Amino acid sequence: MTDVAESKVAESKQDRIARRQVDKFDARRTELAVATLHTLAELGYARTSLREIAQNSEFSHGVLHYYFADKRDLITEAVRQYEVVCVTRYDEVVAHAVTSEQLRAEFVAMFFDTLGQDATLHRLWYDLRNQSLFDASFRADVLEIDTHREAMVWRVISRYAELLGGVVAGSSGTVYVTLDGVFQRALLHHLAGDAETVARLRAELPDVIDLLVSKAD
Amino acid sequence: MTDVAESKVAESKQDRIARRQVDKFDARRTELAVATLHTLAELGYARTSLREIAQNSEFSHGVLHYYFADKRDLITEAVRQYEVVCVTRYDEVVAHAVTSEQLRAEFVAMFFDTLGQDATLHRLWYDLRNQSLFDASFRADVLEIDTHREAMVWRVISRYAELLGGVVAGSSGTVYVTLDGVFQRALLHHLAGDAETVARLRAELPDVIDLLVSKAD
DNA sequence: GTTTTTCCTTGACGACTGTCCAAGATTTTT
DNA sequence: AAAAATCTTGGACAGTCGTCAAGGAAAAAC
Repeated sequence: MTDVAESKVAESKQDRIARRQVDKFDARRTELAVATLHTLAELGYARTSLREIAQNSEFSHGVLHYYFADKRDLITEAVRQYEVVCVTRYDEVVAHAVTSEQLRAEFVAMFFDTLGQDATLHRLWYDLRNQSLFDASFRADVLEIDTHREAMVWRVISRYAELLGGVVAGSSGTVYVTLDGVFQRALLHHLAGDAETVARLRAELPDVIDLLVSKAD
Repeated sequence: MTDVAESKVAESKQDRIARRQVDKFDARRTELAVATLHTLAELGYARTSLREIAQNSEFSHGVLHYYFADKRDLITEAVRQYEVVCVTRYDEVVAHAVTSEQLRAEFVAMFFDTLGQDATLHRLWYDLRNQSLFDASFRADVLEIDTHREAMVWRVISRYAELLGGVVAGSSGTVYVTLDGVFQRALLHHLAGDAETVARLRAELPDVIDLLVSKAD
C-alpha cells in the first residue's frame, strides 16, 4: 500500500516535471517557428535555409534539429503559426458594424490595411499555397487554412447581405475566390510599387462586393 | 571602286552568315527554354536545377552557359515561351460560337480541359507569378503575361455579354480575378486528387459567369 | 583537304544545403 | 554541493548548386 501510494506520488511528481518540460519544449518550438515564419516571409520558400532561420533567432543552426525532426517539420509548424495569426482578422469588424455601409467601408479599410502592413506574410501564404501544388506534404495544412479563410470571408459577406436586407449571389467558394483574387492582385501591384493600381482596386472593391450581394427591393 | 564593291559584297556575305548563325543560335535557345519549361512545370521553381534541365534536353549541363548568361536569363526565356503557348487558348471558341449558351458551354469545357491537360504548366505559371512577389526581376514579364491573360478572359466574357444582349457587370480586372480564382482553386483540388470538388466548381462556373454579366430585360 | 570557327562535353571550383554528432554550457534534481 | 538531465554550440559530413574554363568534336570556310 505505502509502496503504491509513494509510487503514485512519485508518478504525479514526475508527470508534473514532464508536463513542464513539454510546455517549455513547445514554447521553444513556437519561438523557432515564428522566426521561421519571418524568414520565409522575407526570402520566400525557395531561398529559405536553416542557417538563415537560425540567424533570425537567438540560437545557432544546430538547435533546429533538436526541436524539429527535419526542415519540413519546421516549416509545417511555421505554417500553422501563420494560421493562428491570420484567420480572425475581420471578426471584430463584423461584430460591431451596425449598418451595411459601415461594414463594407471598414472591411475595405482593413483589407487594404493588412495588405500594406503584412504584405510579406501574405506573399508567404500564397507561396506556400503554390508549393502545395508541387509538394503533397503541405496540401492538408494548406487546404485547411484555405477553408478557414473562406469561412472568414463568408462571415463578412453574409453579414453584409443580412444588414443590407439581401442575399449573397454566389456560393461561399465563389465569394472567396473573387475577393482573394482581388487581394492577390493588389498584393502583386503593391509589392511592385504601383500605388495607383492599388488605389484603383480599392476604389473598385465596394462595387465588387455589391456584385456578390443581391439587394432585395 | 572595285575595292569598295568587293568590300560591300564581302560585308553582305558576312551578314548573311551572321544572320544564319543568329537564327541557329536563337533556335537552340528556344529549344533549351522549352526543356526548361517542362522541368519547371514538373519540379517547380524551388527545385529546378540546371543539371536537371539539361537532363530533360539532349545536351549536357555546360551548354546552358553557352546560350544563356545565367540561370535567371534561362528561366526568363522559359517564361516567355510559356506566354506564347498559353494566351490565345479561347480565341477559337469566341470566334465560332453563335449563341451565348454555346459560348458559355464551350468556354467551360475548354476551361476544365486545359485544367486537366496542362495542369503542370498552369501550376508553373502560378509559381512564377508568386516568385515575382519575392524577386523583382520577374515582375515585368509576369505583369505582361497577366495583362494578356486578363485581355483573353475579357474577350470571352464581353463577347458572351454581347451574344446575350447584356453588359458585363464588373471591370475587366474584376472579371479576370474571379475566373482566375476559380481556376486556381480548381487546379489545387485537381492536383490534390479531389475530383468531386473539381466537378462542383465546374457545375458552378456557368452561374459565376452569369453573375459577371447583367442581362438586359 | 586544311584551317578556322563554332559548338558541346567534361570535370573542377567554391559556396551553400540539410543533417548529424561530440562536447561544452546550463539547468534541474537529488 | 554533487550528480543528472537537458539544452545549445559549432564543426564535420556528403550532397547539390551555379558557374566557368580547357579541350575535344563537329561544322563551316577557304
